[in-house]
Amino acid sequence: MNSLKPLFSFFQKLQPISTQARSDLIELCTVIEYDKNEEIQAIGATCKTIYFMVSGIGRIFYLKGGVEVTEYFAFPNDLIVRAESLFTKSPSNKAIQALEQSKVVAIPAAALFGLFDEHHDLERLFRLLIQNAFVETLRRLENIQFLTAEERYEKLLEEKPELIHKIPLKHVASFLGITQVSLSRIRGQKR
Amino acid sequence: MNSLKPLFSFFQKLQPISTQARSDLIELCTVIEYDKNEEIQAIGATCKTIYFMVSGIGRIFYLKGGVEVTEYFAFPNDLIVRAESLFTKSPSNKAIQALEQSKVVAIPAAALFGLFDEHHDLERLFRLLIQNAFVETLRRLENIQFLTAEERYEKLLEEKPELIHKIPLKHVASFLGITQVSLSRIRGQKR
DNA sequence: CGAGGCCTTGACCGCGGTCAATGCCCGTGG
DNA sequence: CCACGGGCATTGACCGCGGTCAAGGCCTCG
Repeated sequence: MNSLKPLFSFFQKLQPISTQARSDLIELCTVIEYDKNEEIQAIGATCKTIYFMVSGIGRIFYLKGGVEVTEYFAFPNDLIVRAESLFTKSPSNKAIQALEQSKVVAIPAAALFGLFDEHHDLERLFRLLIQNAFVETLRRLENIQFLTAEERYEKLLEEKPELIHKIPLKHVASFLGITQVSLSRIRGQKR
Repeated sequence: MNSLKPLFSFFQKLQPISTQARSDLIELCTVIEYDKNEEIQAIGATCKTIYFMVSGIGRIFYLKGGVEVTEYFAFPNDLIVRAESLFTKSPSNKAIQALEQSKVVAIPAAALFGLFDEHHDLERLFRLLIQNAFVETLRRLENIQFLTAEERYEKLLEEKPELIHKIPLKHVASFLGITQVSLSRIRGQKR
């Protein structure tokens, strides 16, 4: 499949893998296309699939007292995985959704983990991906814990300005850990 | 060394490793003893060592505007690692400290990563440890973002009651993301 | 016994939350 | 082509959680 190219060259930079590993991995990949706002994974299912964003934007969210809370946004090449479900084999209370018309690579987790026995380099690639996700989560934790809502918004503006323009503000707000209303005020007062 | 026993049987349950891998790993382990309040790693150094708690209690903290913020407590068998420094090879703004008289296993990261080439099972063990740490961090993020200070305290009481009795409340407070003063009020009002 | 660290308590305040009204944009059907 | 309805964003009024500052009690240790 041709849409796999950019993803695999991204992998290659992180951790080169043998051509055999590469083709075994490609075997497992399915490219799926989703419409705007379509659900990729529903709440309640145990996560058994690892996704990568090829094009478009995805998000992971859950319900907290009837209100949607966005936990993560995925841009092209980003891993999308409900880690707490996949790694603990318990049902996830989170859903994955496409925010735009999107292409996504789906890899069945069990089969991928099976490949790790033959292809040491694949396991390493995967370990590095997890490590990066871990580091990013640690950063998010620090920010949420010790910056004000306004500072978090500023930081997001610096680091991912495109995000604010492409994604409905209500999702950005819950990602920042605040309400739509507060975000609107913060944005209002610098104008 | 005999104090390695419980740690290695903990490893064994997570991911069995070959006897060769085991003895190579043991080669790398140094057991170090620290006094109460002694510093294990200072702020500013790039993290090059992976630690495991054998006995006692450790913590990772950093300074935020001159105030200590506790990010993590380590109990026996827990991994202690300043992931954002180790995995990005940049200097850490965090310190590791023993809160009691403690025994710690230190493993030089570069040498350990070197062993991964020969011992696939060791890399897997390590991957699983990272995965678990990742999941725990995700949980912490959710709690901090969407529970009130009081609810977080209740939850901590349920999940790790021993923590509150063994660790100075000022550290518990910053771990919960609140001030000493607020924690004191929360505790006060249920009595 | 005095000094310093830790915890508690009181007074006060501001950030961010809720509720509700209003404005704006866009898709749909008459 | 316009009218209507619904979703999203903004704005105002109000409030409560948790922060800061400061004083006071209680340990422990020299």
